[in-house]
Amino acid sequence: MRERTGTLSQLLELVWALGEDMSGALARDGLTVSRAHLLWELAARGPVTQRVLADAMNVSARTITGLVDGLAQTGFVTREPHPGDRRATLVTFTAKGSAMAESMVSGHAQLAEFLFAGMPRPVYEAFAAGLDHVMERLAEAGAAGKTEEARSR
Amino acid sequence: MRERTGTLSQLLELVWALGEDMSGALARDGLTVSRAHLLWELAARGPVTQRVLADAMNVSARTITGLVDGLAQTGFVTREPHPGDRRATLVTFTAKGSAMAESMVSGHAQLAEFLFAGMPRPVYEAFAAGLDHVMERLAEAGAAGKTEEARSR
DNA sequence: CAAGATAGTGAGCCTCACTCACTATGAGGA
DNA sequence: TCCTCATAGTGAGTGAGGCTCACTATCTTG
Repeated sequence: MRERTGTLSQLLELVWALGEDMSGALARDGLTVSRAHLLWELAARGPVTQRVLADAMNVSARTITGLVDGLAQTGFVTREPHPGDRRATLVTFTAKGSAMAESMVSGHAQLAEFLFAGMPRPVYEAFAAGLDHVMERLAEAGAAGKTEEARSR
Repeated sequence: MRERTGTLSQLLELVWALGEDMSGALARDGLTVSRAHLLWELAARGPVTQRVLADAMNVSARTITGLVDGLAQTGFVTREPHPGDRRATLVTFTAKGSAMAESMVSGHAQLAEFLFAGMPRPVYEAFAAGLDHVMERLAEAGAAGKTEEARSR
């Protein structure tokens, strides 16, 4: 039986490899991870204010301003006036932006197919169950984590 | 059966959650992910030159200079002269640094225990196998991706 | 010994986070 | 109505972590 620490290491390796793969692919499209994340959220919500994006992405309003600046300059989104609230702007896809969002969605699906292709059904099922388990444990740790400072000392 | 795209999403969620957890824990110790990574590599290799760290971490030499600056300033490492090559410096743990490295190792083991605790043996085995599978597929994609990238330039 | 490789760093640039201070606007209560 | 407080967004400034390019000091090798 493989050691648990080894499995965790492998999981972390996967985290890294996945990150590399994604940021590489995004860079080819002239995007960064954060900007892609914004497009992703935007695709899921339709035109929204920057405030909404900030909350969705768990990031400060100022950071959204910067990301939208970049995405607007590279032609993925535009800022449109909010009808009924002159303080707010609606972040809106350009044609290029929505094409990119669609391609991200299909890329996601293709990556999933590719990664799990040829994985025996029972292994897949257990893998998914294992993910559930780990996520749950992690959520617990997060909740308890505030008192759990002792672990790292 | 869960959809593959859903499982991929969950995997990405896990990536994110794991990253949050780790960077939070590290911040409590006055470290960042990159600096901790450097300490980790240093622990695995003993005193080495910055060049070696740059290669190990897949990062430019300049970046290592910055990370070592930070770690030296916060008292985790020192720069020692290399006996036999006066161009080079040996990055070396302070007492604080090696204590931290040890605590990172044991923290890693404890986290592994915690995450997999209560996972039925067969699920664990399949989970590990699934990780293998995904890593392999990703490696393939990476290998193929590089040629693709080269072509598009 | 002259040439070329290598180790490290200064300078300068980018992205992505943050906070703080500020403007403009919206909304609600007296 | 008008005054107050809340909210949306941005300018300014900071810090970490990447990068390249140019440069010094030092090996290494022909």
